[in-house]
Amino acid sequence: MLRAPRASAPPPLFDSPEQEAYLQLWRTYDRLREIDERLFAGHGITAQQYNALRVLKAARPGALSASALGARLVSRAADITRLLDRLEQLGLVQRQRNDRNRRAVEVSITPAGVALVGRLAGAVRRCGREQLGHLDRRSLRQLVELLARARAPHEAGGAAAAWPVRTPTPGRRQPR
Amino acid sequence: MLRAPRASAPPPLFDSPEQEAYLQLWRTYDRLREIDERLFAGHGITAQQYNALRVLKAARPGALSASALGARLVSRAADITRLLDRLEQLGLVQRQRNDRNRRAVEVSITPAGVALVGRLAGAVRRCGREQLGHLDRRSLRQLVELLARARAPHEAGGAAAAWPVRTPTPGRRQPR
DNA sequence: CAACAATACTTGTTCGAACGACTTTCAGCC
DNA sequence: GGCTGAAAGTCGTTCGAACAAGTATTGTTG
Repeated sequence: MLRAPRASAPPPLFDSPEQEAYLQLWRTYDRLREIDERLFAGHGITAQQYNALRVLKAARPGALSASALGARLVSRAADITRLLDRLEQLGLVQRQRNDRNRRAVEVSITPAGVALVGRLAGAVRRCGREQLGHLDRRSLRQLVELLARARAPHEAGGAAAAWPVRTPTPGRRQPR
Repeated sequence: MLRAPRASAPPPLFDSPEQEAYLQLWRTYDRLREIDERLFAGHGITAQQYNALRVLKAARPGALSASALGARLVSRAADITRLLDRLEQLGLVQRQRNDRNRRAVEVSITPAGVALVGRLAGAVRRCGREQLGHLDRRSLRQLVELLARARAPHEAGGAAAAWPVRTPTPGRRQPR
């Protein structure tokens, strides 16, 4: 028992280091999520919906097809249709069939949507500080880097095309 | 522009370092979750349900009150009642009213539940390796440590009584 | 160019999460 | 010892997530 680092090691609570890390990740996400879901709930939307609005706002004045939007969301959203249904009913986004490809639906944020995101901006920033403001920049960067490495093999298309997907600069690519 | 670390910094995708860290956390959780939810779905349960079974198995041969179980789950579960309903219907746990406190319900895992957890043990370990096996031990520990610091202020009762709650060793405390 | 396959959504349905209202039971207090 | 308030679960209901099946449109190919 060399140098006995601590008085009696605790019994193993986790089956493996990998499982421990995953459960800690889950737990941490759960605790932090509670904070910002509370914020958004106060404004009648969910974190995922806010996220969609954020992406659409960044795409302004362009629009995104539903599937392109889905690919840019933080959390994989099967069922973007319904997510858009709700945002549309709230008047925050609008849908329009693409005339060159009538299967596709072009989604864009409405002025009301932009206004909502704007109204929330301050609260969102405060929320972030409440969630993680106690960590210094270096720790934050370290955390981000470790997280990116953790999920790299699980991003579609391998580590290269890792999320976040960068908006393909609508207009720079030749329009086919 | 001192030493220009990289060719042209990308435009700011996040509002703040805190938000970036949180979104990366969310994303990483989402990617990893998909893997183990797939595993559990193949056996007719959810990750949260498996978690409850794991906790109950660790409490054997004792039982836990529903709320005590809830406090030990990774993800805060409002509505443990229904979670237990489902596990009970599957024959994996059993409920019994506590006679000394007839408000409380004592929950324990059944042999079938123990058997299921046992049957899943290998797959769960493999799952963990698939999720995070590409990280070396040092990175894993670093990640765990950062995550713990990240959520410490958000654990009920402050950083001291941080999750994971240790089973209070049923029997050591004097029985009131 | 007709047939078949792939794309891009939409719809149906089932399930779990979340929030609140509602019992039952206990604990403390005049 | 009845009252009040808290504790511990249960139940109702609404909402979003997940999966599967269906529809419309387009691309492809013999």
